[in-house]
Formats: sequence, structure tokens, C-alpha cells
Amino acid sequence: MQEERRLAVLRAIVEDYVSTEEPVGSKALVERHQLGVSPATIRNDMAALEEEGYLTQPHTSAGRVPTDKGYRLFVDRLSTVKPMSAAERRAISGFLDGAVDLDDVVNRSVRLLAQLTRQVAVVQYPTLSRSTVRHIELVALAPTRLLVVLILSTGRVEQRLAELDGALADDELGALRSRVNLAATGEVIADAVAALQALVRPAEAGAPAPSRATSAVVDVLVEAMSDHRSDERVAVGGAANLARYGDSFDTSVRPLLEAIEEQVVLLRLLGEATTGGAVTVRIGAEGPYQELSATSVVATGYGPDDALAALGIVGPTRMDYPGTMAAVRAVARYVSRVLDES
Amino acid sequence: MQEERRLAVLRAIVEDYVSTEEPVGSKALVERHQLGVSPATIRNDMAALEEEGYLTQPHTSAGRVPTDKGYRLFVDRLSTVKPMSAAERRAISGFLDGAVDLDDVVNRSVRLLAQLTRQVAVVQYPTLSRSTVRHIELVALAPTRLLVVLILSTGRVEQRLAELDGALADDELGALRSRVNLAATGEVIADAVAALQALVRPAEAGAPAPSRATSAVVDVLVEAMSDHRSDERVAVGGAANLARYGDSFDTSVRPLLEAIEEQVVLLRLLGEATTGGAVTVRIGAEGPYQELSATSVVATGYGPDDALAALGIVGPTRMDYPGTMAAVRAVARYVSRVLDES
DNA sequence: TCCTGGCACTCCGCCACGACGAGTGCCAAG
DNA sequence: CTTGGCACTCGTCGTGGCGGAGTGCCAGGA
Repeated sequence: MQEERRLAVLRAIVEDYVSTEEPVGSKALVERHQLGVSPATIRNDMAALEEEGYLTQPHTSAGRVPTDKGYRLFVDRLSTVKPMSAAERRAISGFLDGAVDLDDVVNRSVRLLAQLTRQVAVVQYPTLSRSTVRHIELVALAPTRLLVVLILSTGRVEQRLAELDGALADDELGALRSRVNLAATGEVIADAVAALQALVRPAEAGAPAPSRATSAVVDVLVEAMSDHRSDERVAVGGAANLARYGDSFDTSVRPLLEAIEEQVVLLRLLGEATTGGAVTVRIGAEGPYQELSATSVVATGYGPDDALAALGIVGPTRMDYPGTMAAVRAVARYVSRVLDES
Repeated sequence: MQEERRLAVLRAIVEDYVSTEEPVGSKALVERHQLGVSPATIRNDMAALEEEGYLTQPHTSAGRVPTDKGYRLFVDRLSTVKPMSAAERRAISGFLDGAVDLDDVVNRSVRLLAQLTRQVAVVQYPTLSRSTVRHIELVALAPTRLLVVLILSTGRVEQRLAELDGALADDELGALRSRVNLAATGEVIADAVAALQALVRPAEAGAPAPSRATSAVVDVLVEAMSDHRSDERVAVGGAANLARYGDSFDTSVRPLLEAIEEQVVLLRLLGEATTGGAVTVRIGAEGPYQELSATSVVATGYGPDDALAALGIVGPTRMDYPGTMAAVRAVARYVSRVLDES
């Protein structure tokens, strides 16, 4: 069956091109793979694959190079995700288990991912909106100054200052602390916000009006919970891997460097990945940024239901997809596990 | 006086080379500057400057390029730090005033610095050892589980968990809180550590032995205060400016990318800068890393006595030193001011 | 003593040329 | 449908000539 062989040819071309970084010709192909046919036959297949848009030639009479469409077919149908070796798994879990707090988990993950894939790694900080409230603490720094500490399930801690109109006695502070914790602890952020706001809503007739202090504290908490600034935070690592690109500075390195500066861009690149549990691959011009048409993104969600946040890598379209996908998947799993334990 | 003119020639060469990025010849020099002498005279001066090691020629019969020694002389004696314009000052203070917390200050600073200098900017997080303790809070999360929150003068907040042997009553908790705050608040970290350890030292005969809870809390606090991990944190920005280097990828961009990955390297580069109040310039091979012999570091300390931490930029030796030094100095001043206010 | 104009020289960067070779497309035969 | 052969294309690489920018040196002048 020729159709099958054609796909085998495409797979072989992708693999060779990824490892040699040079257009691959028919002769080299039959030498490196056991295809059982002659170069001439391969040439016919290549011509057909080019006709269908899976391959292209840099110049007449150079070898063939996969197109985005070719990589897409390869990723979707021709490759199987390589399982990580036991040693790699041990290295991953050993490296991540040493993390002491959320920041550390994220930083270690991004370095790990960069090291495993030898690409630029991106890890999004856990999304605020997916977290639940673990605890709220109120600390009197001064008679009219309160430190409000918000501790989330992901280990994130936010602190704000609240200025009060008047001094607050210790027992009043304790009562207030109990009330806000009762309302918010264990709730998802959105529900916690609603519950807190209910505390200060004009109660039914006869109930006591909410105190000024309560309002102030609730305001600060709601503001902290609504502050999606940190939703937009990402850690980036492995920029040194950009140096390996060597050629194609302008088409690959420059736009990537610019993207790294723009966290918004990185988030958007990762964005699609949190949907669905599997590793997402965006190849070349499939994405929203034409400057990044020479780069691919391999990403996935992590955390409970893989919906807490996303992590992944950005690299040239010419990359080892099976290996990269395996690494991204493995790191996401271990990060999810580590976060779950803490 | 020829000696004076020679220095003027060196200054002119540095300025022209920085702006054109090309070796500068004698003819171009007399055209662009009012030196009042002929190219031939300039040639003699250039030959003398080269003899003394301030200039070098890429090839026979190309123009001259400053050596590290030439830049050094330029920086030390021939340049005056350009004052920032009023508009720039407004932009800086406006940009930094919007910061909400320490993280934000650092992040904004690094972006600001990268933007002003169009170089890679590096800002070290405030050093733990230079901070004082603002407040310690103890929060009972569970009967035998305490959240210990350490708030520092720089706005940094560290939190740790302490596990207790037995339950602690509210009033006991309050007493413990008072004791640790009394001992540590307002103290520099080193003194705070000593004061806390004094609390649990076997007191003179007759005094009550320190409780298990006290020991546990002090242990956790001392550990948090001794954790110099975050002393080693830096924020990096403006990596996209590397793209402007264009040529000299291997000599400049690659080692810099690698340095950016290695925070230790960045810290060491900034390290020397915290001594003394002025802006420090390290040119080319003057520094400890020969891979970075094509780059210069312009850095200074910030915070009280400029000793809290350091910030600066890393760029090619061929850079606008006066402008860069002005920007680094200005940002450091504003950051110090902002931190002082909060 | 120092500056200046002139002049020969060096050497880089650029371009055109030609040989080489890898790789292709096509065709006719198996 | 596969295969070997063959002519063709085109990029790469080394060669050599040319122009120009820039230099060093020297002799004459202030």
C-alpha cells in the first residue's frame, strides 16, 4: 500500500529533519531508514506529499522540509508520546519534591522543563479564580491599621493593609476574624467574594448595621480576591536555549525574546492549553501571532482537573514533538501531585 | 596642549563608536567634531593613544575602536553623567509610584530600567540581612498548628508553619506573641535572631524553663530569618534588548543569556556595586567571567545607605555610559525613596 | 616643536565567475 | 507500481580582481 509508505516517508522526513536540521533528500532517507524501496520511489512519494502540502523545498533541488501541515499530521497521527525513562521520572520527582513553597514549585518546574526539553519553558502561576480560601488572618499593626492576610489553597499568600476609622478592641478583632473566616474559608474565590459581600449588605430590618471596620476589611479582602494581576504571572526559564537556534535569529529568537518580555503574550499562548486534559500542540502559524509563525507551543494544564493553570514550552517548529510532549506531560503530572500534597 | 587634545580625541572616538557601531577613522572624526586640526594630526594622536593601549584597530587600515582601557578612561575622566530630563524624572516617579507591593516595585523597576537604558536590566531583591523586623504574627490554624508570619521593613512577608506538641490556649498564644515581638520588632535580622535565641536559652536558676511552644516558634522564626535563599533572588528584564546586538551573537548574546539563567552569576556581577554610594561600572574583562569580556555592568546600590540591595544593567562594552549611568542612578534613587515611604 | 598636505600602501568588503555536488523530475523499461 | 538512468537546477564554496577607506610616513611650513 503506497499510502502507508507515504506516511512512513513523512514520519522519516520529520524525524531526520528534526535531528539533522537540514533538508532531507531521497537518497539519505533510504540509507537511514529501512524503507525497502529505491530513492526514485521515495522521490515520487515526496512529490506527492509536497503536492498535498505536507512538505516543501527551500529551493529547487534541495531536500524536503516538513510544512506546518506536515508537522500537524505527524503529531496527530504518526507519533506516539515517548514514555519517560524510570531515571527521568525519578529525577523529576526528586527535583520537585524538594520545593518548599509555591514560588519554589513554580521556579523548579520551569527550570526542570527547560532542562528536559532544552527549550524555553513557561509555567503559569496557579490561577486565583480556581483556588479556595484556606484561611484569613487579621493582624493589628497599629490601633487603626490592620494587616489582612489571605491564605489560599494553592499556598499563595496575599497581604494587604486596611486603614480603620477608629481603634478596634481585641475581642472585636477576634469576632471580626471569626466572621470573615466563617464566611469565606473553604470557598472558591468567587463564592468567597459573594459571601463576604453578604456580610456588609444592609441586613433585614432590625439586624445591626455592619461596622465600619467590617466594611473596611471586607473591601480589602474583596479587592485582593479580585486582583487578577497575579493570574497573569508566569515564570520563564531556559532562555539560554535560544542560543541553540543559531541561524534564524530574526525569525525565531527575536520574536521569542519579545514574547518573553510580554507576559500577556505568553499567557495567551498557554491559554488554550488549560481546556481538556491532554497536551496541546500549536504549530507555527496556527497561533494568533504571525511573528511567532516559526515557533510551536507544547502546553498542558496542571492541578486538579488540569484546570488550575498551564505550563508548557515554546520552541522552533522544528522540534522533537514526541519527546517534548512527554516531558511536558510528565512535569504537569508531578506538579499537580506536589500541589495536591501540600 | 597636545595631551588635552588627545583626550578629546579619545572622547570623540568613544562617542562616535557608540553611536555608529563602526570603527572610526581620522577623517570622519574631524568632520563630526570641531577639533580644529587636520586628519593627519588626529592620526598621530590616534597612533599615540593606540600605543598607550586606549585604542585598537580591528585590522590594519580600518578605523580605531576603544579598548576596555579606553572606555575606562572615558568613564573615569572624560564623561559627565547626563542629568535626566524633567520629563524622564516625572516618568520614572510616576511609574514607580503606582507600585502596590515589594514584588511590584522590583518588577516595575526592572522594566523601567530596561526601557530607559535599552539594555538587560537586573534588580536584586532587598537583602534579608539588611532588613529590620516590623512585626511577627502567630496564627492558630489548628490546635497544634501555628502559622508564623514574619513581616520585614522592606515589605517582605515570610510565613512558616510550626507544629506544636500540644494545644495552646488563646492567652498563652497572646503572651508568646508579645514576647517574640518584644524581642525582635525593630531589630536588624542578626540582632533579632540573637534576641529570639536568648528567649529559649536556659535562663538563670529559678526562672521558668522555656515552653515547648516557645522553642518551636523561635526555631521556625530563626530558620526563616536565616533563610538566605531569597537574598539570591533577582528580577531580570529587557531580554528583548539582546536582539539589538545583531552581530556578535556568540560573543555577547549567548553568554549573556546563560548568565541570565544563572542568578548566582548575576548576583556576583551586581555584588561589587553595593559598596560605596556611587554608580559602579565594570568594563569588559575587568569582571570575573571571561565569557562576559564583551559586556559591561553598570550598577549601584539602593535603599538606606545604598546598602539594601543592588540594581543595574548588563550590556555590550560599546554602550552609552553617561546615559546609562544616569538612568541607573535615577532609578536607584527613586526606588530607595519608594521603599522608604512604604 | 608641532601641525599639515601629500603620497604610497594595506587590507577589507564586494562581486563576478566557474567548478562541484546534492538533489530533483521525468521517462522508459521491468 | 517500482526502478535505474539521465539531464537539469541551483546553492555552496573557493578564486581573483577591484574599489575605497584608512593608515603611516615624510618633508615642508608656522
